[in-house]
Amino acid sequence: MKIATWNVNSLNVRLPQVKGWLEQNPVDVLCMQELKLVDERFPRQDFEDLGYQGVDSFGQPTYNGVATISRAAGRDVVRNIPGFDDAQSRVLTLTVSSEFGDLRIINAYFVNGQEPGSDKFRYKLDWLRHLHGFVAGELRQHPRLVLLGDFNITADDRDSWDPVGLKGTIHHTDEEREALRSLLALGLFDSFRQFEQPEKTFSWWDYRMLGFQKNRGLRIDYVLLSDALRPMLRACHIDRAPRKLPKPSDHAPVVVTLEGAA
DNA sequence: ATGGCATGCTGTGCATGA
Repeated sequence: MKIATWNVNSLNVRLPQVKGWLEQNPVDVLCMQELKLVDERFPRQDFEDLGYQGVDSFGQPTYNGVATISRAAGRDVVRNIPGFDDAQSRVLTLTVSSEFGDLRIINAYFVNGQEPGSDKFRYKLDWLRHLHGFVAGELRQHPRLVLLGDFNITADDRDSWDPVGLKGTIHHTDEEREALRSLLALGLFDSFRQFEQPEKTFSWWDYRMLGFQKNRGLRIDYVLLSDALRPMLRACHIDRAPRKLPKPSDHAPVVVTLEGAA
């Protein structure tokens, strides 16, 4: 079973690339972020035609928006974080069936935060606190859980092209990293780091300054798995190929492979 | 030191991203 996350930076613009990628990479579940699309305009039929009967989107105009597509319909869908009043569409949670039982999948577009000390940064930390509470509750009910998406946080210095120059700037602050550590402390682990990975492997590159060509990037897209899924994890990799296409998303997809008995 | 690029909107520059 393969599960992927990809910040597509406008599904309107990127739909042909997403479809092309799915044809080459027929994953079982694809979680997308930054749709920049309302649900009424979600291209459901395009995904159904590719064999995805489960199509759940949680969009809004212009900004944010997340969607999860899967082979069979998702169940017990939750939009955003219950009890946290939020005008922005950032979290979509649902259950899918798998060969090792039900999987709870939390697809999240974490707040960017813009700049430490700003209102947006305070919103980011507040949002992270509430996400922590939500994930804790979900884990109690669903031992097999996946938390994935665009985290907008570098977990540590290995995840940044310039950890010294960017120390303390957005995506690199102690507060953000502490919030990520506290999510992991709930009983999750970073699937990417379970395998030997080339140094300077990133999932996002700035459109400006030839960021991709110079590999000036960040690893900010993650697939976290609950401890119960550790025996099933076979691979995790970041697919840079779509970033090389004309008019790419600034993010690359992250793919995990799970196998094995229940 | 700065801006650099991309997207959406009812716009014709601005807000946002990371």
